[in-house]
Amino acid sequence: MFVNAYREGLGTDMPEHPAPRRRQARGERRISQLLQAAADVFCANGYTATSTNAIAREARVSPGTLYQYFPNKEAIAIELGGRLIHQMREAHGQVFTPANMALPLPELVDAVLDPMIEFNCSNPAFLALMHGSDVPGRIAEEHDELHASLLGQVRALIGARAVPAPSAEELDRIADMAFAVFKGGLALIVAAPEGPTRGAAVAELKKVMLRYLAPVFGEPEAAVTTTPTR
Amino acid sequence: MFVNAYREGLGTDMPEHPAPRRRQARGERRISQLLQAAADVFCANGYTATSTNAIAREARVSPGTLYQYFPNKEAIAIELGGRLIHQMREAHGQVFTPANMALPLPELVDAVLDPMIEFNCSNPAFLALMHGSDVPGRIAEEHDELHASLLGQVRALIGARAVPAPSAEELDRIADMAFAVFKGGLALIVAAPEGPTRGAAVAELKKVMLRYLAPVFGEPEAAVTTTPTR
DNA sequence: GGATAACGCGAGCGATCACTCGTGTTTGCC
DNA sequence: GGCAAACACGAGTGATCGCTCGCGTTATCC
Repeated sequence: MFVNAYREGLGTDMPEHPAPRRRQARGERRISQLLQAAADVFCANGYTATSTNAIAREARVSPGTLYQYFPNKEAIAIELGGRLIHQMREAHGQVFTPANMALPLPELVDAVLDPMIEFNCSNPAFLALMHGSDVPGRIAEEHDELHASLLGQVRALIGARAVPAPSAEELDRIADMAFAVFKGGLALIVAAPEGPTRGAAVAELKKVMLRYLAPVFGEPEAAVTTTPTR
Repeated sequence: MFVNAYREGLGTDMPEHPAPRRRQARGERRISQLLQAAADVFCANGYTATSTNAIAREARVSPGTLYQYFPNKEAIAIELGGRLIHQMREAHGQVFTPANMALPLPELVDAVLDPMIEFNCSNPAFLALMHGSDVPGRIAEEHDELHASLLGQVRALIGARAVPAPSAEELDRIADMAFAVFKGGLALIVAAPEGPTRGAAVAELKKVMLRYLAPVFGEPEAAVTTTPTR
């Protein structure tokens, strides 16, 4: 979670506690400030096209200061990506609870989609950083893990509720497609301006998910009825 | 369509025919070869992270040769993007025909989706080039035009067939969401390995579209029935 | 208040990249 | 065959970028 990669101890001594680098409160603030700036610039220009000097400039800080907290450009993206992934894990950890798993389908869709949408709307850098083809490999790995974890939970949820129970291959296909379709709709939602437009897009995406999953869940009637706006 | 941006005539004379640059067959072949190489490398590394020397190397050609046909790196991406967009326009021009517009919903989904999927599977550089946040602005503009054009045809199609007729805002929302959901599913399909896996993903995406659009088209029964695999 | 170390700076260094240029080779045309 | 022009080359050039280093400032601990 912290910037542990930056240890100045290149020596062979201190094998146990590797120079614990007491960080002052000011330093922690600078790190957050730099990561926020990096998120903005990465989001606007992508990883490769972003220069470290541009990040420092955005954070109103000199390049030297930036490199006091991060050993290189990649470490900035890794730390930022790590924090975002951690937040995402925390958010979705509270989603797949036994109580939610038993909800009727429309409420279940609300319970699963809303936190994800909320997170991605408040953290646009997440999609920008995870989706680029030029991000450092480490981020791609962590993102793959997160993706697999989310997919597993979706698969478990659908597998537990689907009527009749699908085969393993069918279950994989359904979970993969549900997730992919959600990501497509999410991109539209994030791109929409905040306000009623975005709210309408959210409701529309939920219609898609509901109509797709209702037959899977053995609730064909839900495919036609419209979700009452809460 | 051709590499028109590359005109060596910086002089003030020849206002009409600006140095027509007779190109030999060999040159045309080189251009295609360079664009193919650029497509591969852009696809693998993204636009910014790709060096012109890497494109030349991929095409088994010296950097100087590359710059005989393209004035700069951006022009390579623009020409490649332009050709892909042109192909895409040709493909979808044959999709929204009056005959197809009258098809029953399942066949309509087949007729619209299949060419798009086919094109994107054979030209993975298209998505890579259009979707990146670091592509030159010119490409983004052309892509926006194409996107708006496609969206307009989808909107017209849904507007003509929807029962009961939706309001203008509803129609916009439905067309936007249908397109966004399709793009999400398309990403899954392109990422899937060729063969039965991909075919199953295509069938699954069609289920999503069918179940979403059936109520819009006033065919609620189609939401439940599975599409027979052809 | 003094010692120590974290913090902050910005000019500058080496590497890399987009791009050029001088020269030699191949092709099309008479 | 001979000439002009298109084609091909690859070492080299200026600019940019990631990153460093030396030095001055601020916070913490006794």
